[in-house]
Amino acid sequence: MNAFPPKSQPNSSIAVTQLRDLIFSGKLGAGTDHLESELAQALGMSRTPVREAVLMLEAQGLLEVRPRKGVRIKPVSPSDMAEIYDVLTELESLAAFDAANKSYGPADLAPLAKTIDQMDTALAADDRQAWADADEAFHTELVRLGGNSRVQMIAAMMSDQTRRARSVTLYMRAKPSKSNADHRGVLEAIGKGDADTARQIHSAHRSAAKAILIDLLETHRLGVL
Amino acid sequence: MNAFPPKSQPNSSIAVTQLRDLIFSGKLGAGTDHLESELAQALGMSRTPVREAVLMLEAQGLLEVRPRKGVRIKPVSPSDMAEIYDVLTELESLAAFDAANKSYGPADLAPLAKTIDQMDTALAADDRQAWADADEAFHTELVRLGGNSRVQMIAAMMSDQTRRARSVTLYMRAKPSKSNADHRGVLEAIGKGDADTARQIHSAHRSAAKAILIDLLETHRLGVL
DNA sequence: GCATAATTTAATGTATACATTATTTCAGAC
DNA sequence: GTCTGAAATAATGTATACATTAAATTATGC
Repeated sequence: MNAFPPKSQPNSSIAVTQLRDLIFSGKLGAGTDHLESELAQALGMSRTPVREAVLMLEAQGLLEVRPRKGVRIKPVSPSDMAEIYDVLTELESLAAFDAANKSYGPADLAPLAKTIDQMDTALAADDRQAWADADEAFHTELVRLGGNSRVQMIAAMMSDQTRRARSVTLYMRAKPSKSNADHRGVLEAIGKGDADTARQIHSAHRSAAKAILIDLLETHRLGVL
Repeated sequence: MNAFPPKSQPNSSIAVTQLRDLIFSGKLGAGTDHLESELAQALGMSRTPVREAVLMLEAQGLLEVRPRKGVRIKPVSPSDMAEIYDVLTELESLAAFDAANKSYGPADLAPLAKTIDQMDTALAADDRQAWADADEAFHTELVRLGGNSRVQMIAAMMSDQTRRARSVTLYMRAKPSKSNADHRGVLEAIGKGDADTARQIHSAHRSAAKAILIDLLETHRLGVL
């Protein structure tokens, strides 16, 4: 019996994690091609687990395998961003609606409230990365409170696809001060059990975020990220 | 040199198709476990492409691999069905909304109209399978008209997860005559460019379908399908 | 010199042998 | 007789060798 958990992660899982990091950090750039053997060497394992990881990431929409061209890191165009934000708007709004119908008490909603406070703090300190982290935490927690596991999975998948683009645009947009008011509104509506209001505020919030982001991408001619 | 197109599909793709068929037909029953080597032998290929196929199907939520237990065909419980129908309600309603904003002409909407006619015909002939096929065609075409590729992908995935359950309940429910009226309403609203109405009718349509199905599952004590 | 076809090449796709590990079984002591 | 632990077992996880195939290159004919 080991003191430390003896369960060593399979290499294919490690490959998934590492490839995700490489993609999100931009070390594997959007639109770039990479051979399976290169990736395998970079990760210090054979092609087999890398290939399995690649298949999983392809299913999640982060890359695609093209028969003799290598695996291509999928770029995200403004129209892709529009698609993704539309999906997120619908499903997160559903989550807000569902959450409001669950009779959550203040203790249940504390984690959600905390992310809002963190956004305030980050905004005051003008720490954009901390703001973005807290914002993502808000959306993740909201979807969790909705209680629909498929919504959670899909939202995470869509969020992953926008991660690079959000990094790039994070310092380009105006200081995001309105978001917090929206978030508080959603939290309050959920606390009061007002499902329609929660849904409506969140839907408007996401639509606005979409408009800002798309505008930013077009203004700066960011065709693919 | 073959007379038939020499481009033979990769075995892993064939495996995906065949495993899907086996799952949908019930030959691989819900909740049953199967060894990779058994599946490989059944499909007449080695473990490698089968394993790849299994990973893809796991990403699509049709099965799960459990380290030393085999691959398990995922059962779908009533609460799973509720989750799935909620997602479909949101995303298909978005598709109806988007479709209505696209200024489609009668020619563009002809395929959608055709599925409604087919449902009428099937209903008159009391052919439930034909009715179900046309119904699925309606939803698929609606989502296609919405033009959001991610919505299409997710809707197909969710639909696949309900396929077995729909087969089982197809002959249990009352004759589904109201559906066609809803479908016509959606078609008409899209044709008129009335996006809010299209969305609202479709949303109500899906909610009703969900209620009927869940009730059916609970009445007949169908815990998992 | 250009177009066409054959050859080479380099990548993915597949099979198979082997490694790893959780489970099960069996042996032995209390 | 039961509990403990070690060995056997049987499955997935991984590496590697090989097959297949599309693309690139070279050769050859006109």
